[in-house]
Amino acid sequence: MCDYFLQRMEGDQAGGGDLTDIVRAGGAMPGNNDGDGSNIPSTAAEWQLQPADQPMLFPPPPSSSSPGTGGDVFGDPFAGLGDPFSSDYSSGAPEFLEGMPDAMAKIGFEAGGGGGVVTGCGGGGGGGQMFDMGRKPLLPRGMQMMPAGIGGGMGPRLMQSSLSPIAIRPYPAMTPGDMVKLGITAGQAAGCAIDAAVAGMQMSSPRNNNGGIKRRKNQARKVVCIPAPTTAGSRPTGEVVPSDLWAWRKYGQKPIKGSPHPRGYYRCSSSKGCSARKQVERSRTDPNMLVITYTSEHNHPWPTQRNALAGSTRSHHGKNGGGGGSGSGSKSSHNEKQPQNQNVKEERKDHRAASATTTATMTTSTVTTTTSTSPVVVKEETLAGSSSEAQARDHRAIDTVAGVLQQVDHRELMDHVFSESYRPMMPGSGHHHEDFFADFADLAELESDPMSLIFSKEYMEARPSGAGAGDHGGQEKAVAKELDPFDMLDWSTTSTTAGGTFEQGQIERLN
DNA sequence: CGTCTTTGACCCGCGC
DNA sequence: GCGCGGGTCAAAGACG
Repeated sequence: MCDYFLQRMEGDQAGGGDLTDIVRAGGAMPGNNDGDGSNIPSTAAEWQLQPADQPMLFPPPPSSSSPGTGGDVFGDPFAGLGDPFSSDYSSGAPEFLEGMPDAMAKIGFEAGGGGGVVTGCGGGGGGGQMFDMGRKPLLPRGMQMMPAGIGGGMGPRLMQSSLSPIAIRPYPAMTPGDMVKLGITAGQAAGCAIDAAVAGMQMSSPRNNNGGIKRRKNQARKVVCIPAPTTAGSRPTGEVVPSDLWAWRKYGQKPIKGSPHPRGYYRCSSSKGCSARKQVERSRTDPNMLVITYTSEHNHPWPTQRNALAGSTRSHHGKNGGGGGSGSGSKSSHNEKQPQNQNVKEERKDHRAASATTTATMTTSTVTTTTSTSPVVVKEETLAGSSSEAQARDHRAIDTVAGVLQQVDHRELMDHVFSESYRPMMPGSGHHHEDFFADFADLAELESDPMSLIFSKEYMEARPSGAGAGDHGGQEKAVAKELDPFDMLDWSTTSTTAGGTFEQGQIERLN
């Protein structure tokens, strides 16, 4: 069940929708559900807010946004999607998903046989291969990443609620076969939604001017649930925090009462003075899920690669165990905290790939372009009015669906999710673009195999043989061409997205 | 040298 | 007022 769930919860959770809404997906979906697996709205109008029984899917992003002005609060991983609650989804709707599907198609990425779109998960009618080499998206421009086969594939409506009209970014339904193809360990319950709810109700404690901590209960936060890696190839005990374009520095870790897993505290180190923070913890109900809570917002438009990469190489050749001996690590080199350490390091390690991926895909896509099969729950909310009662109710509500969510395990895909979606909106200024491309060049030097920047090892392996998986060295050039952002993306038309417009000339400088 | 993680201590808000 | 729990600070050491 590929489910990307996005929920934006505003105001008092208790007074509004129920957390059950978070997981409502599948089933009655707007748009095409014509059996070919492409359950895609055919027009922007179909992306208007849907009634409660027809959750809106993949709302396109607002036509414009800028960092720190609402579009990128928290460094919102899904900032590009805009406010799901916003009623204005008519503008520029088809643009937001453009790019990656085609890119993946050219790379020969095959994620599954369903639906015909990116993930192809589920898909009521099957429909064969998701991507054909060099083939244009099967779906209307910008819609190719739409949840294929939602409402089919997995059969029953996995999660549904008839409560408030919420915005859900669905995760395309996924068949077991798809999971196999992706090397996914199916059958793992998510259960992170509970934590999301809990985390969302917790308080942040920004310091006030007196040096004390002034907690703001009504501070908006965004909770993201993602699967933690569990399959072979992942660190057996390690956690992986999905990377994003920002650089995060861990500044604290605390055991959380009631949870066997500590919570890590990170602040943005992409820019000095940035108040963006995030908390990462494993779900207490499902250790395979990570709950990431974003608070505050980035006060800078974009983390330069130089900044983001600062210190990031540490993990690459570090000692076995990922720096468990650093600092006071001597006390914890072999204790339970090591995984956390690995987790952090892995995240940093992934910055490059994430950044490069983002670069390649520019601003054209969103989280949905990741073909991710991971269940992701995003909850953005303000915390005013949270009550223990509401918490309890939320727990119950989420409990009902926790067992339904399936977890997939492909961290890199999540990396891509975040690299794609967790990108700050780039103002129209070309300056950022230039930096972007310059940094991309730097990244190209860092990685001998650009493909590895885009797709994880697992996904490379999952690629069809014809795609040249495992072609390294001499194939770099060919691969580079495949990754040619201009080639990968459908730049036949200027893509104007929330992040701005890219002109062809800018792209060509890459070549 | 700059940046990182680790971790104990400190501070604060909240509930009782 | 007190204790609890959570969030942050800052020193120490590691890494490239």
